[in-house]
Amino acid sequence: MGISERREREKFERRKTILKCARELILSHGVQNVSMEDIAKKAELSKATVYLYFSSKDILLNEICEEAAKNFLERLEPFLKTGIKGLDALKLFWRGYVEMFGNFEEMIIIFQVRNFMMPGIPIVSCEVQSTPTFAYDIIETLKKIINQCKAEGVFDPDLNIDTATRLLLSIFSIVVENAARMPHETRESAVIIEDLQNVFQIIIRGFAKDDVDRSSLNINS
Amino acid sequence: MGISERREREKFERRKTILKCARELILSHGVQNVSMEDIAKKAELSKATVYLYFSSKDILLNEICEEAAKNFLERLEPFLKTGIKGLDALKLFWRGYVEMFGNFEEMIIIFQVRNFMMPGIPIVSCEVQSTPTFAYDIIETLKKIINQCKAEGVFDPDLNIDTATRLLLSIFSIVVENAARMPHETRESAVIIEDLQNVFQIIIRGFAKDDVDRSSLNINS
Amino acid sequence: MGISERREREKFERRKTILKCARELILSHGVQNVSMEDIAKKAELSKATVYLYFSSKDILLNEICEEAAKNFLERLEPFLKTGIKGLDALKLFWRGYVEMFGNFEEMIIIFQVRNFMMPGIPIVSCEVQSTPTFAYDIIETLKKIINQCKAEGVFDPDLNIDTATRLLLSIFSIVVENAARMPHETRESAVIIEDLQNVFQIIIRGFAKDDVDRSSLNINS
Amino acid sequence: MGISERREREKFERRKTILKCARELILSHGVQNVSMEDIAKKAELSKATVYLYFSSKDILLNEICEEAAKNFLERLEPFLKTGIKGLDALKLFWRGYVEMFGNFEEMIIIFQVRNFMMPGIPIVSCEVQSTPTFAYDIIETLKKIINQCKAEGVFDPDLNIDTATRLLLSIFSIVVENAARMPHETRESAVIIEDLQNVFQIIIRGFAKDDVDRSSLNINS
DNA sequence: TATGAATGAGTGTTCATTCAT
DNA sequence: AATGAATGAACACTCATTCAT
Repeated sequence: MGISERREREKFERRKTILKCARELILSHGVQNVSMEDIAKKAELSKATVYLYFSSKDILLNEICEEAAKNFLERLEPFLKTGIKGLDALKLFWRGYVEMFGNFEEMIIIFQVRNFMMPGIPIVSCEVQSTPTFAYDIIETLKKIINQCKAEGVFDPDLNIDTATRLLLSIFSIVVENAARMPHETRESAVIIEDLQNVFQIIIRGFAKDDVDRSSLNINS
Repeated sequence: MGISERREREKFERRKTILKCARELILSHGVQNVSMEDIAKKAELSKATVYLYFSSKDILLNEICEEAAKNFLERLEPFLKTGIKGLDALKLFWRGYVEMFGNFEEMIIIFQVRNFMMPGIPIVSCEVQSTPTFAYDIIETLKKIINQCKAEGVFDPDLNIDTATRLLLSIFSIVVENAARMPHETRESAVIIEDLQNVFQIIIRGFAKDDVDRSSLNINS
Repeated sequence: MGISERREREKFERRKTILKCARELILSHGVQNVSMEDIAKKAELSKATVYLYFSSKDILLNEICEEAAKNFLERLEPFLKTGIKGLDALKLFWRGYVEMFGNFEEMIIIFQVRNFMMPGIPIVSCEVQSTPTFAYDIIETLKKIINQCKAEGVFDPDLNIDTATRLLLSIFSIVVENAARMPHETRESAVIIEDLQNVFQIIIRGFAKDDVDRSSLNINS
Repeated sequence: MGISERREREKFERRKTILKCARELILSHGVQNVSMEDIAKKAELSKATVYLYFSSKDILLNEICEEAAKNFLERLEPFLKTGIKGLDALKLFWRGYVEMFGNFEEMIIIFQVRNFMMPGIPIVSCEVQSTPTFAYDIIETLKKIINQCKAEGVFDPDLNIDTATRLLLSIFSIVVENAARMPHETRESAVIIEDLQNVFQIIIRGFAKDDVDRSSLNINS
């Protein structure tokens, strides 16, 4: 069983390798320019071998997205469960971007790939998503956080939660796509990060209740 | 010379026809799904003739963007020159989307095509754009307006203009790309427009000076 | 217009060339072993060029069949219109195979390609064919001839026409497929032709009315 | 040695399992749509293991044919040895199809697979088969039966035995291929069976001696 | 000037076969 | 003996671009 275990592990590793290579190619060249051939070559495998692990390109891309969304939420959840305030949760959500390089990439992956795969469907649809996809949990989590902020009297009680969620996620998306357009090395430059923080700050203020103390909205505290 | 003049005019007309056809196809099918073949067919020309006017697909797409940006600004400018207030100018800028179908389309073109063509370059770069492109003038105009809002005491004096411009334009972009993903007919539905207004309202509040009267920020007045 | 005429003709010629090359490859290697690449290579064209003339492999194959069926019937029809006896018409039908090299190949094409394209549908279905295909006219013609033989008192009045048609056409088919399996050169050997005649003779006898004079059924007269 | 015996037996069993699985897949999906992968999966073995027992797909398919032919003849032989009349033997031969589901399948296997494997070689060649294959014995048996019919004065003394054999086997083949093209469930429908009988009846009449009493040729007695 | 015709370089996908363990 | 893993060679099909006329 030691052998079969190792086999299992190796197989798992190879899956991961393929996913990783695909991710990297997507991150550095953009989804549109990545072919199965490219992925195989980068993973030092034949195309047929890649198909052994992922029965179609769509399935591979989907898996990359699912994984990215899962990772993102998994890193976020422990914090959310400690009874923190809504605004702090939102900061964490956002800082998933700003501070953790990994999560930043997760989001590039999520949005870029999704937009590539389903060009006919907006990321954050006006209607309720019928088929829960990888993006679904992220949306739900974000909604909860925003709702909490409202309940805690920090956000405008008239704030439409759906609109707010869409807006925030859209900004995430565009920020991420912009970042994805930069040369790979400069993505984490201080300028970008400062910029991101400014953006986040502005949105928070836009969401805020009229009479809330502005200093309490400061995300750098 | 009358002949050569007519020739010149005809040539110009054909250029315009091609651009128009390309635009329409992009608007109804999405950039990704439009081939040179399609454009030529729609323009009732041969592919080779299209190449006579545009030496590559990239150049054609680029021209479409330039033109869209020019149109957008041309419609905006007359209003800006009448000495209106910054906030109203901003509303106009935004409402270019919401109210004028034409401009809405301009923006779909601008952002969709641009993102398709240059996935490696962010729409609104942090650094100053070295080569002034079609987006450049739009950015400059927007900057001026935001600056004016600051000068008039409506926006936070600490507001980083570059950040604000980028943010606003990014939202424009994502909003537009989402709209472009919807079926052509439903793009101007009331739901979308209401949503757009909510989003705009939130951003304006986010930009606002601390003590400014909230009702004065209302974009529906 | 001389130019455009020539162009039209050239285009038509190229179409014909492709069809001819495809036909030859099918005849010498079997449908299963002929790829678009092969056809293109044989026609000294690129694959893309072949797709310029035939938008899919299915369409190309279908056209080959249609053409073959049309050719077959066109050669047959003049004879049928001269008021010949049913049995003589049947002989002609059959001899389309035996005597005219061209028609022999037509039939190889018809049956081989058809079986390849629609492996789920028997050539001669029990039910009435709903969508009239290239084979349809051949079947109808054959039915008429057999019916005439019955009316002329040569064939058994109890003979089920559908069964008879199916049988005859099936034999055609298998004979043809067998021939297609032989080396290209030996297809028209005397042995084969004699064999074909024997087969035909046997079937005719099988169809015959009980008391009809056997010598009148002789197909070699 | 008990062990090695058991090993031998197990090996034999596995061979049989593979062949059985392949057969079933061919019968229900058609040869063209059955891959080594499918066979291995159905046999609950790995592809590599299948290759251990059959060094190539061709060899596996060939063995399936050989086995089918053997089975067919084995079921037929006991009847042939009881001194029955030639015509009855022929009926049995044919009814192997019509009445015994098993044999019907054997023939589907034999002809379908064979035609798939050797599209370049006719089932019933004009020349004597140099390498005696699985079809060889069937042909020989059929020849004997037809010869007996001639000897018994039922068939035309001028009937060319080779031709007759070829014809009969060809009809078998096409009938079978047509049946194989139908949905698995409807293969034994009354319509088909009646049709088969009609066909057989016609051929028998075609083979018959001129003056033989027609009622004696009736296959339904 | 205008174009019909041609194509090279891809794209995702499949499958019989091999090989190290 | 058994197998998981790997692959080369194909396949149908697409599209931006070029070129002779």
